Amino acid sequence: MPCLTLRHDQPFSLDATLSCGQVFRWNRMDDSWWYGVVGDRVIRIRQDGNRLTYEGAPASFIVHYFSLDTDLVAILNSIDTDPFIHACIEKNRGLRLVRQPPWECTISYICSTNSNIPTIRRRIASIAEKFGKRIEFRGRVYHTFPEPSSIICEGHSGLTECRLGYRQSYVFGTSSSVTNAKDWANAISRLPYADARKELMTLEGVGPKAADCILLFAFQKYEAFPVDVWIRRIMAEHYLPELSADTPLTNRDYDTIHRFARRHFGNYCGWAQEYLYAGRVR
DNA sequence: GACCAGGAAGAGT
DNA sequence: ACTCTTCATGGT
Repeated sequence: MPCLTLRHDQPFSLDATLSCGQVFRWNRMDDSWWYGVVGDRVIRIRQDGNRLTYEGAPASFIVHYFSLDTDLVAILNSIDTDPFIHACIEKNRGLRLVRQPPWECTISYICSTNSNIPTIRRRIASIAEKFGKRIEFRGRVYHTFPEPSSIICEGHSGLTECRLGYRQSYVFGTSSSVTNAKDWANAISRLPYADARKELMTLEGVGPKAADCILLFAFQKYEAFPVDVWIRRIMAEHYLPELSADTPLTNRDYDTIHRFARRHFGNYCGWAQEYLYAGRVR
């Protein structure tokens, strides 16, 4: 079985990385192996200390997907600007942002609005099962995440059994407008953060928060700082006490939080966001 | 049953 | 440019 030895000066935690809520298609089995579908591959991976054992993809793929080529120590040093974020970093040290496939990530966060994580996971799985390609791996069946043309192949009502609620028409609309996912993703990735964000927000069902998640998790725009109810709560409690945490989040407040985070945590504030989110109390 | 969840769109100001 | 309302589903 292929394996990969991690540098001791570059921390990585597979568990923190896959259970922090940035991905929806990974499962940890009882024997501490993780199984996930990425692109057209099924990957099986586990960590024992500084050793990663895996199958389903070449080493280069693993390194790229988990951002193992990124200098995490330097990033953590740059965002470690106060005692609270310091505690969050210590709690989940080794958490890395992964590089998600952009199209799947986009639909995932369209499906995420006003929902909890188990529900989001079921929706993504349901879309993949219905429209994706079947893959067998170690005697079990998995599915790739479908292209836009596959998602719309049965018309609007084809999505009904995926139980997306009011997000159904967003998924259908966005899948209709993005005809070629690869070209679309290439075009977005060439844009600077602000322009890419505007472009993403032209898609149905993609607002400021979903756009920031997509930019952070799929396009490596690390200056994004997604603000959901948890982050808003944390920021109001620890950094911006003048913000109230229980009225609806306005665009103004969103912007205030983002600007503060960018100034306080720096250009890698997106990584700070993920450490804050991972440290949330449920 | 009430309340909440990695919010966004549309209508009305 | 700001509120306010509504949206469908499932977890707790």
